[in-house]
Amino acid sequence: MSATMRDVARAAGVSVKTVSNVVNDFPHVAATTRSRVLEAIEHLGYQMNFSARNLSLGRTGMITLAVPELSLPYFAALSDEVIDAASERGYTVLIEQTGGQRERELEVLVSARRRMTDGLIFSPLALRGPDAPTLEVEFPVVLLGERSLHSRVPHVAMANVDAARAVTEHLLALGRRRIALVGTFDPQGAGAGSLRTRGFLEALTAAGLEHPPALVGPAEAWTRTTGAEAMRGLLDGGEPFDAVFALNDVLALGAMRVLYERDVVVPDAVAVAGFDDIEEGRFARPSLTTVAPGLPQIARTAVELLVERLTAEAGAVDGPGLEVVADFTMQPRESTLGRAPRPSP
Amino acid sequence: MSATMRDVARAAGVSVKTVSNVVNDFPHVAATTRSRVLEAIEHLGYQMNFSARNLSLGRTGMITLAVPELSLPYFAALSDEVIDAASERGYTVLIEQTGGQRERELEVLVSARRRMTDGLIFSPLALRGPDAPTLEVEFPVVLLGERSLHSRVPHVAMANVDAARAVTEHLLALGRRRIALVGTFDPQGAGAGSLRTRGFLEALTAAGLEHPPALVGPAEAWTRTTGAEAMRGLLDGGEPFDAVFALNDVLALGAMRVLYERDVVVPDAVAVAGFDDIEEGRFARPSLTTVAPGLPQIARTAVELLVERLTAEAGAVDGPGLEVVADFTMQPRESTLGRAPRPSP
DNA sequence: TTGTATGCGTTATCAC
DNA sequence: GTGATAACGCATACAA
Repeated sequence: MSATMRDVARAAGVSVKTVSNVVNDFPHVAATTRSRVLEAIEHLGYQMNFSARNLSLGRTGMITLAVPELSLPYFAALSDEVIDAASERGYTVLIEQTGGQRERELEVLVSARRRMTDGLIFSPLALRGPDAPTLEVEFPVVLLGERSLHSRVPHVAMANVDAARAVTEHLLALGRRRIALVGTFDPQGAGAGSLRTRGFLEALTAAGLEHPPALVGPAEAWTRTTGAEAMRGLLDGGEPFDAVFALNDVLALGAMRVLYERDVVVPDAVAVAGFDDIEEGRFARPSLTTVAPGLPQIARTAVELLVERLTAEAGAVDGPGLEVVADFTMQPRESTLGRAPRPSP
Repeated sequence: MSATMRDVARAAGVSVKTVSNVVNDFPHVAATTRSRVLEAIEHLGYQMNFSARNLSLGRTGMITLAVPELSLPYFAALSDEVIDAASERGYTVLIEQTGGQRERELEVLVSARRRMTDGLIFSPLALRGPDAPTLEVEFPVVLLGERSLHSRVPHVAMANVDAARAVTEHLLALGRRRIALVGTFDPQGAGAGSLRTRGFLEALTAAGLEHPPALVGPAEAWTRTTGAEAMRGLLDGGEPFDAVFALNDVLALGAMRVLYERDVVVPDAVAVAGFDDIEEGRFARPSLTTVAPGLPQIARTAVELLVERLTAEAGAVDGPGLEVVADFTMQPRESTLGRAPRPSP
């Protein structure tokens, strides 16, 4: 089929080793030899066989990124950043979608597909504490998420609690006192939702407020659609509220849509805040107050940590449960502040 | 390191070939032998080495999907669908981002990374007619886009012209007569933008209308930000218009945001329509009228065509420039129809 | 600086 | 049904 190194070697009148040296930019190759080889490569249209190289090297130069779903803007943006960061370091990214289902998340760790890559950046959604041992695999893994899940796997976390508290404090500072929560209410859990809920409750408590159970709009999956459903439930429930904290931006956008449909003015009647700072929120009407969890930092750090482990001497000991927490930034916008005053005509 | 087939063979007291047979579910293996091998596999925690298998098989079971950018909702949704469709057929997808830059699009065709996969699904943005020969590569390619670009490469296209005409007719049917275009105005070109522009102009011509050059809001890249800029330009230009056709949804959403900021009511003063039917548009305020290009069909067809070529007998002749055009569906919503009447309280 | 020989782990061929 | 053995194409000691 396609030309091999041997063909090139033959054509250039050198050995395979020399061709290999040229292809891999080894320093000690005579200029004339090099050019002769390059010429043969050009002439034959030689392309390296990566399967052979990978087999010989014992590595593939690929890493897996496992996310719930690419259609969710946050994970699309995450993938974008991870791909670029990995590319800069010479790695190629293979994306696996889990749908946020526990079964498929567990599957990622043992799947045939996973074995085609050198390591894994994993953003689990449904995995719980008891699943932690499953993460103790023999290939390098970097987790995106909370320490609680995994004892010894390095991970890059958001400041979920602090950021959620900041958002809630922002709502409180605006005088809102009855803040509904949109998303799963589970302050005891280990996932991002639970942590954000804890930050939310902490802020309320610090302000001397209680959170009425009726002010929860539950949403199993975090999508615009479930956010909308949750908001319908809240409005139909009759328990009054003057603000909404949605556990992420798409939930918030779904909720805002329903508020619009029900003629509830944002932020006058109800202020809305989300979490993630997806670009969509900046263009929403009203633009969405949210908190930026430091996505670029998260993506780059995750890639760095993984590559570090991939290139580490085989004997290198795993650092004990390294944790990196990204910096967050509040992004107050119209959905809580109201519309900027227009210059009068 | 990890156990190999030979280790398993030794442990089970059989030959490597037998292990291979078991692993690959070959029919002619004695039940007792099979279970013995499986036990050894379990015991040793054997995992197949894919680089070795790929080398031996001469294929990798991976395909490349090259898109401009995952952060753009349309391409995120496309990737989502392609990954799932490929997965169903036993293929893994490796995503390449081109940024819509010609350089990087050309690079995709020859990059080292590409050589790790068996084929390519390519959604080019900047490639032009003269680049067509570059697409004549020796590995299977399926293009997402227009025939014009490529003479002989199979491709899956949208009904860009027809769909754009339908959207424009929708605006005309609502009585709009001065329709601004947001996006690149280039009716002569070969890309999706040009085709949509042609459909747009066709509808206008059929209605006996001309399109004033001033009613173009140019946007090189198709993003919310450039859509917003384009709309600012249109409004500042002073040429009055009562509708906007944006060449895609994110452009439309960016434009709608600026209309809001400038107190131009949609659709009362200006109706807005887009193209792509991204989910975001359904939740926008007002919800965005658009046209659905048949994304699932496009993704599945592309994967099917590629897999077909990958599995075809080596001798099989390439069908001459096969073209599949997906079905489109108008999605009229609030941004042109106005808000559905609310039941009075 | 360059060549030779061997191994990487799997599949395929063909006997048995 | 199962086993020995030769590819697959490249990298890499080690030798020259």
